[in-house]
Amino acid sequence: MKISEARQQFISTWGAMGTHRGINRTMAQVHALLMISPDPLTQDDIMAQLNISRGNVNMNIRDLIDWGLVDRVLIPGERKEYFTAEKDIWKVATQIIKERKKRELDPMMKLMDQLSKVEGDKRDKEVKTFLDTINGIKKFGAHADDMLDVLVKSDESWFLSTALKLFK
Amino acid sequence: MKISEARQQFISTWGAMGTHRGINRTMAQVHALLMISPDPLTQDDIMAQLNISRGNVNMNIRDLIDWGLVDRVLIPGERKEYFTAEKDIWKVATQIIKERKKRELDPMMKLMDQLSKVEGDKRDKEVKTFLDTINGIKKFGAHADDMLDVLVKSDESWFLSTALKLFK
DNA sequence: ATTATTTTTCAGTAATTTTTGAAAATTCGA
DNA sequence: TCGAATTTTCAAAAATTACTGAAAAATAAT
Repeated sequence: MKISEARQQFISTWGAMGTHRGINRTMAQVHALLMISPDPLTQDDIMAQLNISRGNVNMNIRDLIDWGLVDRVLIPGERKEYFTAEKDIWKVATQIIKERKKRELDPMMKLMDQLSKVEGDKRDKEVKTFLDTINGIKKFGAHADDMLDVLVKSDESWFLSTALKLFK
Repeated sequence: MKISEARQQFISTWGAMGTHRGINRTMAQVHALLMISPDPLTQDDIMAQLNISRGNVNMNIRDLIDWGLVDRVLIPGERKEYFTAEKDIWKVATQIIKERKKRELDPMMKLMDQLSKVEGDKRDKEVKTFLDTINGIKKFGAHADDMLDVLVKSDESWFLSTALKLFK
């Protein structure tokens, strides 16, 4: 397989994967393109390579920057802005996890705290089932938090990496 | 907060959360409703409680069954089918993880294996960057696999749960 | 201060995804 | 076997989400 074909395939698959995970196709593709680009790219480069409009590139780049996955790069003597993506996939993953935790897990847990204060008789099975579910989610959330920390740290830890395999 | 309001809130939030994770709103809502329902429900119950059409309920229930999150329940002497969801959130989480691994991670890793066979000179920086990214993802995939196994097993392991906190 | 370049915004349009509802198929009891 | 109850399908409609492109805003050189 030729490099140009392989790159195209990667971008397209990474984009499709994104849609399964609640990320829009173009954003994932821009990210993919930057991950496999040796040098920073301009908005025009991205427009050309992915065949999308200027506005589209601009909006998705901004979102990627908000997610902490892409950085602006200033090249001395150049008027245009350049963009680059973190290429260490571990850092990419941990960054995504941190953001998802902040944007999704934390607010969800806050809601669970509220909902667990629901009034009503626990002998009412509707109330009991509700509380059991809510409290289960709260416990899970706390544990997931621990797991995420481990994942974030585990690329630095050979020991943990090996230890994990023991539990397989 | 009253139980009816709390239930409504839970369903609605679980649905919104679903959309952030690539799951359609209604599917997540049906799942939420079943998780907090003490007894199995019929399609008509779900239609009524969520105010959605019969076809919609039917399709989403089928998807939930495919994901292994909802089961058909036969009630002796009853003509209609009843549905119920696993209420142990750990089992829900591990089931989702298993499915996502099967549907997303495994095919992705297979593709990476293919792409890592790209032809070209590694001294070409375009080729080098591409291969570095692909190989990074392969390594990550293997590690993630281990992590997922740990998560799947960790609810049975007090020891691990405690050990995880050490890495915080 | 003026002008050329580049970035950002956003209303309108396009594409995609989800939902409906009625018809077809299936199931089960009599 | 027939008919009522129930489930499933799917074409059309609705809703949502994403994209375009041109105008406005911002930036920086002269």
